[in-house]
Amino acid sequence: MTQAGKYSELDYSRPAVTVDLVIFTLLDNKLSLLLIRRKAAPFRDRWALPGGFVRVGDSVKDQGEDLDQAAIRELREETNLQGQSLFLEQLYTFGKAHRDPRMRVVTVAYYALIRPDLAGNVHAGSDAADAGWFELQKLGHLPLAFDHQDIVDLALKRIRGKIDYTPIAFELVPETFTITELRNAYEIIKGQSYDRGNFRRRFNRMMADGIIEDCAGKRATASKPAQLYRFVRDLPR
Amino acid sequence: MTQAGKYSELDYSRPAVTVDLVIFTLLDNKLSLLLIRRKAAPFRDRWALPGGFVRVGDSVKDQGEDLDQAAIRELREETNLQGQSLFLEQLYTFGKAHRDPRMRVVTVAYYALIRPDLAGNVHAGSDAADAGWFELQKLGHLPLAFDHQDIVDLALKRIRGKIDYTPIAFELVPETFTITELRNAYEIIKGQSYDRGNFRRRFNRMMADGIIEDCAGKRATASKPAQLYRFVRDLPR
DNA sequence: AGAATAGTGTCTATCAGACACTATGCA
DNA sequence: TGCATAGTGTCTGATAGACACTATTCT
Repeated sequence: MTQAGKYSELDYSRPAVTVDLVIFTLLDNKLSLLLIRRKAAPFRDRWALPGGFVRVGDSVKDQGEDLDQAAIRELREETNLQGQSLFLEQLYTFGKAHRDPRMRVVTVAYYALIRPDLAGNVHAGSDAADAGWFELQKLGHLPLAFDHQDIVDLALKRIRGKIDYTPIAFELVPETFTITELRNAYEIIKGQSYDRGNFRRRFNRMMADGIIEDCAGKRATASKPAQLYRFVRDLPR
Repeated sequence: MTQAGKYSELDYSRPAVTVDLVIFTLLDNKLSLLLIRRKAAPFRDRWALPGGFVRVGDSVKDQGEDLDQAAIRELREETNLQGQSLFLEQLYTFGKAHRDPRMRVVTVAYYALIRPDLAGNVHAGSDAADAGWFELQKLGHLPLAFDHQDIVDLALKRIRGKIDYTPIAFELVPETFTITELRNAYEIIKGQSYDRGNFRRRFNRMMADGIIEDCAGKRATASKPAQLYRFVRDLPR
């Protein structure tokens, strides 16, 4: 049987489709993610990834919302961030049978990166008993609902890989940042330390490429103030 | 509304969920992919990616097959390869509203790589009017059904990226291969040429790492025969 | 012998890792 | 003045690109 075949809408039972979000931020120089506490069975009172059903229209004319729309809707709801442009990408689709004991649920997982200066707006959603940021390091002792630990593991693997060849680190520092702040973001995500001098060289190459530009002002520190820079989002082609 | 919320199975209408496959092989030194011709509307007689519905059980005890199972089932059906171990990975999930005019369909796309010596077993599936390999280069003039061109584009982008840091090229050469054959695979996928000498160095490093091992026998060519090698699948850790 | 392909060696530019050194502002 | 952090310079090893050269087999 292939998709090319004839089928009616009733020939096959359908799975429920949800989106789940792995929302990262840097809190107190720790990689953290947003979890909500479940109010209902199964896994009642367990911590889980925020997410929800994809809205599917019930007619040919209205087929509902796109997957990406569903994800960003959930993201804005959970983080209480409405206007800002947010970093959100599809991660992977988890669809093993029995991953939800009640019924067949296929979930399209997304991951998001929230700048630390915006992470303060989290509120418990209407269906969540509670919500909050959790350090990834301390998650080991906290059993998550469903297969959400697998989703978190994959998301971490993804951003660790992607940070080497895409500019996602800029999504985890303020609008204007110092070299040290950016290096901290790299170190936290990768879980390793980078030589200050060598990182500076890398930074300078990015400036030469136009990815980063100088910025008026300095960041006050305990000693010598540091130059501020800005990420150039719209690179001229 | 979040997943943590209370919901009954009937509260929400559900999308149909399918898997679609981008099946690559090397044919006559050209990157090719498997397409089937649709027998039914919509897009009747158009070429499309092979795929099909995910089997979803209708009870709590039987929730049906895993997504990956559905994908490999389709792959084996379409390629007529039953025993062999095949390379298959999830690509991306396409779920825009109205991507199928009849109803809401979310498709989980996978991509597969078939060794050229196994590519001959393709047969037209029961629901397909026809099936065959198409050179990717010549696809430009062939309009595909649904959003399948987007899926193909993304799959190509994925393997082009992945070939640089994973050993997927070995999935597109015979069990034993020469350096030149492997280099050809790289060149075809990346769409660029590699210096013979430099590629050999890279090859030698892979041998030093134990990824590739020497193999008895030579491949006859128009002139000097070439050494054969084998990909070491199970690297000792 | 000549063609064709396999196989080797070398020079250079780039970049990362390691590490030492200088400069500047704050307490 | 001393400390902490910003900022700079240098050496080395690994790797990629360009390219020249040698070796072997077939016709």
